[in-house]
Amino acid sequence: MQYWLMKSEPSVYGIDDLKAQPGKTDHWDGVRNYQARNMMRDRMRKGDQAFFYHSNCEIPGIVGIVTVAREGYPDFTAWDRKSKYYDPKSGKDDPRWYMVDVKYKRKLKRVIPLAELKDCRQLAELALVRKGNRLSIMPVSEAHWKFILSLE
DNA sequence: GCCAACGTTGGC
DNA sequence: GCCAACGTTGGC
Repeated sequence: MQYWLMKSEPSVYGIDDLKAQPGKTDHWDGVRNYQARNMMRDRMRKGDQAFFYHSNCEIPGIVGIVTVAREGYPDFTAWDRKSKYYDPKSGKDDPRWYMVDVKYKRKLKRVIPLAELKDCRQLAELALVRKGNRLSIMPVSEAHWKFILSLE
């Protein structure tokens, strides 16, 4: 089993939006970065757990936990002309973008802010706090996962 | 709103 | 294949 971190802007789609979905499950659409796509398409497995991270907001940080409910499949918003994620280069027979489904598990007891994560020497190697990392989906080691939960 | 750090595009 | 120009991310 693998652990992940998935970023989203709460003004666009926050953890409460996921929680409000039927079955508390939703597809994770709109990822338009090849590295992140590859992880969803090739490496995320059903049952994997991921931190839900709020970016581009007042207090960026980890807010909750989700589980992977469905493994990688084509991101259909790339085929929808009306979607802001529409990509004419993604064909029906050769989809360029992929997504997974995630299910809400729980919120953390408190938001763990990015600023706090940056201050932990135990997390120095965590991709999230490394300079210039803009990946919207990244792996988290088991040791980092457990440490972050210990901050809760 | 600013801007650093990336990623992508496209001319050559 | 190089690389300049451009677009995006996301913290601050």
